Amino acid sequence: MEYQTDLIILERTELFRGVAVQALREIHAVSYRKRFSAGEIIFRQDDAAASLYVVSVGRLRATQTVPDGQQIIIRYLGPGEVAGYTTLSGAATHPGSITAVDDSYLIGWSADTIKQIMSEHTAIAMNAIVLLGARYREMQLRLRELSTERVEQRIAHTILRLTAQAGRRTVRGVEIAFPLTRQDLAEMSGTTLHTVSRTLSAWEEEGIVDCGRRRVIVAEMDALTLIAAGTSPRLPNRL
Amino acid sequence: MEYQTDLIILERTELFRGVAVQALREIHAVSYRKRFSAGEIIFRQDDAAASLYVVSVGRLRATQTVPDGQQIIIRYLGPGEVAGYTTLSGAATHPGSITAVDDSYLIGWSADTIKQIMSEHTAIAMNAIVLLGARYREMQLRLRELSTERVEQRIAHTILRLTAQAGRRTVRGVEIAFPLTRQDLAEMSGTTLHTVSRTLSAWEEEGIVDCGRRRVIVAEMDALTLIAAGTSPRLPNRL
DNA sequence: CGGACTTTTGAAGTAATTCAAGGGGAGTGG
DNA sequence: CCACTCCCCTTGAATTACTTCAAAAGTCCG
Repeated sequence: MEYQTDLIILERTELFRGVAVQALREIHAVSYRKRFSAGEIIFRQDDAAASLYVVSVGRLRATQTVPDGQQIIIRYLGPGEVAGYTTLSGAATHPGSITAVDDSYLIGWSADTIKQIMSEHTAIAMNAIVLLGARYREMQLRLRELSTERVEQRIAHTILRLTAQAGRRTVRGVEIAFPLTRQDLAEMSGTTLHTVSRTLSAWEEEGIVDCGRRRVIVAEMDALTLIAAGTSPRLPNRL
Repeated sequence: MEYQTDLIILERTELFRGVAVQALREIHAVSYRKRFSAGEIIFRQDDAAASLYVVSVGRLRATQTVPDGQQIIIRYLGPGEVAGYTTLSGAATHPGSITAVDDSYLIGWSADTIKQIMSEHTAIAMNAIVLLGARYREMQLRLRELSTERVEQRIAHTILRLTAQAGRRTVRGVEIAFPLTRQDLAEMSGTTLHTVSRTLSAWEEEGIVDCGRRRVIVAEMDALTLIAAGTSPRLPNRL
């Protein structure tokens, strides 16, 4: 029944949502499947944009690297999300790299195929517009956060976003469902791993979070939301 | 001949590029024209996204404001660019405000009309995808700059981007073709007007720029490019 | 020529980085 | 099962790039 489940998965992705089953069958027929183990690279920054994937199972990380070795995390991608939007929007090369952070199972199309599909199915083009609009807005938000907020707030926002995107209820609180180092959080919040570590330690002290090696559990969502909003009473130099 | 020129203008916009003349005529027929004087507000943050404009003449500024009054500039929009992409991509409200910084002449459509147009003309939907992709990439770039670069570099990048977008050759160098305060540059670079002022003064000292009230002229593009790249020898505490 | 914006510049303050060093945890291989 | 090693994380202390505070000087416009 792999065929059936693939169709169901496609129907639930942000790109193929609402597309007629008949069309999905055609689209599925010209797709290919690919597995990546945790740590494997899907696209490398500046490579030609020759294909597009949707995540079926797993988790990917989109990053950008600067010549001097610094890196920022653009976003994480979970099931149903599109990896390689550049292939849709025409730019010749990938603006960043995409790596698997968990073992992942992707469904892919070549650049030509996906363009062909889009021009034949208006609904898919519309979905692409919605999807790109949402990402653009997400970036505007992050840019604003980075410009106007202090680190503690930014880290709080980053973690809240991650719980919204990949949160898993547990007895101790909401856990971010994939491995995540302090360095990763730093690269998402625009700070250093040291500052992230100090901040998490302070929060742990207050019982707001409960973290371990490559793991973050938010115990007190409300408290974290307050910190993110900047309304939390800031202890002078709490770090 | 206003009708003819409007068609030519539409044909040159990022959204209607490459669309058949017949279709452009229809699109033009359902559009409306609107003038805004410098300082007037086109969209207000959180207003319902009920229309979309393309800039025919003039210059707009897209901003986001935070409750405490701080503001950041998302981008400037010049002739041919789309204001109100949100209306395309389905979100209910505008994520930021758009203001005219010069007297401007816009061509507009209602949300329903533009969606109708898009679904009838695949080429336009494709243009929208290209346009949103480009903006998304621009935002990724700025996010990276803001995370990894120091202020001087960021200000340099901001000014370079502005000259690329709205630069005008003059005898003294490349001038940014619209009024721009130190505060504006600060809101684009993620810093304060004080730091921008100090930085510009230092550059003026070195003959790299030539600025005045609400005006910036880049005399030495190469020098500025070097600073932006971070390869320029940083005088310790040049500010 | 008054008044509202801009811009400049000095001095003080500070949030966060950088530097430095050590302490776990988890897997591996003997 | 223990030792070894590679990461990852933590925490103190020093430093600094930038902001904040403060005040004054231009500059444009009616």
